[in-house]
Amino acid sequence: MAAEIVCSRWTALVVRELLCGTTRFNDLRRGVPRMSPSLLSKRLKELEDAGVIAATPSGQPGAMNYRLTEAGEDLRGVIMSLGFWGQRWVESSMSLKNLDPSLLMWDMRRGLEPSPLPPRRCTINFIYPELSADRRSWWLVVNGEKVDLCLTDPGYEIDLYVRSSLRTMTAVWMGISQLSTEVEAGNIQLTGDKAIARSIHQWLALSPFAKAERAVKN
DNA sequence: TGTCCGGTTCAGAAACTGTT
DNA sequence: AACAGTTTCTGAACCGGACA
Repeated sequence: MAAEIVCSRWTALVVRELLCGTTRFNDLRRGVPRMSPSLLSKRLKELEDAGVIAATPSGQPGAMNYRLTEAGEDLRGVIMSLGFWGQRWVESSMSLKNLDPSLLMWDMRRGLEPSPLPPRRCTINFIYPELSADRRSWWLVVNGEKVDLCLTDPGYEIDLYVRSSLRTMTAVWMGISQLSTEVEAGNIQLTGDKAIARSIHQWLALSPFAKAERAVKN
C-alpha cells in the first residue's frame, strides 16, 4: 500500500519538492518540469487523499497551498535515501544526458545562501553560450533573504557574470566535478565583483546529494 | 486590455495487460 | 508473438481571477 502511494511515476519528485519547501502549484511545476500539469494536479489529489499532504486556500482565489502532513514529513528519510542512492549508483553520464537549465537554475535559486553576499540587491547573470537565445541567459536576483530567478533581463546592474557550458555547471551542481577546479581550468568564467566571485563557494547551492560518494564512475 | 497565475479539460499517443 | 482492450500520460488549449 505504501509503495502504491509513493512509487507511482513522478510522485517521489513531487514529495521532494514539497520537502524542499515548495508550496505552490506553479512552483512545483518548475521543480518537476517534465511532468504535465494535469498529472501534477492528479498526483496532488492522490497525495491529499492518502494523507501525505494537506491543501489549504492560499488567500488568492482558486489557488492552494500544499504542505506535507506529519505522515508526509515522515517520508524525508525515504526520499533522501533515494537521492543518495541515485547519486551513488546512477551513472553520471546518464544523468548528464538530459540537461535542463530551468531545473538547474530553479534548484540553485532555492538553495542559494544569501548571507555571504553584500546586504544590498545583487544580480548574478548565468550564461550558457551553447543554448538557444531563449534559454541562454538566467538572472538570480538576491535581495535580503529573497531570491528571484528571471529568464528575461530584470534590468538591474549585473554584479557577477557566470559563464560556462550547461554540462559543466550541472556536473558541478551534482558534485561530479569541483567548482574550484572548473574555475581554475577556465571552464567556468567569473567576471564582475571580485568579492562576490570569491565567495561563490559559500552562496552557490549544489544538489543536496552532491556530497554523496559515487560508487560508479562516468 | 493584456499578461500572469493556478489550475482543469480533453484528444491522442504510448505503455501496459490479458488472451489466444 | 500477435492482437485487442485498458490505463496512463502528455501537451495544448482553455478558464476565471488578479493585477498593472
